[in-house]
Amino acid sequence: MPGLDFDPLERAGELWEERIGDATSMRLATSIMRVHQIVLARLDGALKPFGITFARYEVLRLLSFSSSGSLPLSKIGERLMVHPTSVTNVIDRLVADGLVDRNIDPRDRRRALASLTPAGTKVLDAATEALTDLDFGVGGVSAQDQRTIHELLTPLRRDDWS
Amino acid sequence: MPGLDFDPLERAGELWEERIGDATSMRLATSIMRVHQIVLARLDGALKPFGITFARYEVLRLLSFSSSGSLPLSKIGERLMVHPTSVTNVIDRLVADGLVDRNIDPRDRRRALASLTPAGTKVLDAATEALTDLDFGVGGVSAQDQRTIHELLTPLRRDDWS
DNA sequence: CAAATTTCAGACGCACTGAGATCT
DNA sequence: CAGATCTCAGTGTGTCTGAAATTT
Repeated sequence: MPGLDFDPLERAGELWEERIGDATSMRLATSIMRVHQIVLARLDGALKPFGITFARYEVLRLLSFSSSGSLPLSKIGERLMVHPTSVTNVIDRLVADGLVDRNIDPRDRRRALASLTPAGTKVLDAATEALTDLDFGVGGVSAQDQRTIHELLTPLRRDDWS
Repeated sequence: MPGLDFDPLERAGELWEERIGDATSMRLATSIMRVHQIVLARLDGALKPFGITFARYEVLRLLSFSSSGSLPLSKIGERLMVHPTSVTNVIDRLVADGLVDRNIDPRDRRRALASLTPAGTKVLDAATEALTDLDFGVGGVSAQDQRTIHELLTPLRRDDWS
């Protein structure tokens, strides 16, 4: 599967330093791009048998975590950092697949409330087991290093909350 | 811009640990997804004035680094880990914008060779300056931590080369 | 002939813009 | 009325599958 006999990112970093200058930030940015692609492919691959993507899995999980069992779409977008039209799109598909119900909030009829169906709960539980079995695609790194990377990455998400 | 007054990923991690179990790998995977989204938006935003995306920038940069000045499309896909049809797609757009030339390799007429045009070189140089000025979108992290994250992430890319 | 390289047609997921509908 | 919430139509980008054309 490799095709290459060297780390292409390392090679790019060396050439960058020869011709342009410090390659530290370029290396990290490119690293993030590639790792994202690899991990997402693993997650989506593991979820394929359940007919969902990782983006949809995150919505199901968020709904299962909500205390009332349902959430307005705007809340979902806020929490998952997803564009309003994308939320509508994802919920549309989950409703079409029978995993989620969509109802108008009787207390504020501008709002649409999404909630898990029994089928959605079943898919969520099975998908969660598949993802944990896969170590969420990051098992190639030790648990300690997983924590370290997560902590060091946190400043890059700093604009997400107050 | 925040909208939230807490780190949504931290909240998800706490709920996960309450209801499911160890959240280490889930935290890292989700972290990678969100950081990728943020960094890519910054890079694409900085490149927008030049009419290119980060994916196209990577192709221009790779061509500028090649010793002969041109590369067969298959080589580009190999190095950047991009699907053959995606390479054709990206090169199509770069050719349409006058940044890249596409020619048949006279020594193996199955191959298509891509090379930078003078306009492509100009855009590449200006784009490189914009990206370095932006610290490739990862300036929120110290240079030392940037190196640490990159090194710790490397095992996840291990299948990319021999 | 088998294998490599590229292209093409079509589908999909997701992000975004801009506009509009509905309700508070 | 202004503002909030959601939907709809359309665009852009990149990914992928499956098939075909060309050349070695």
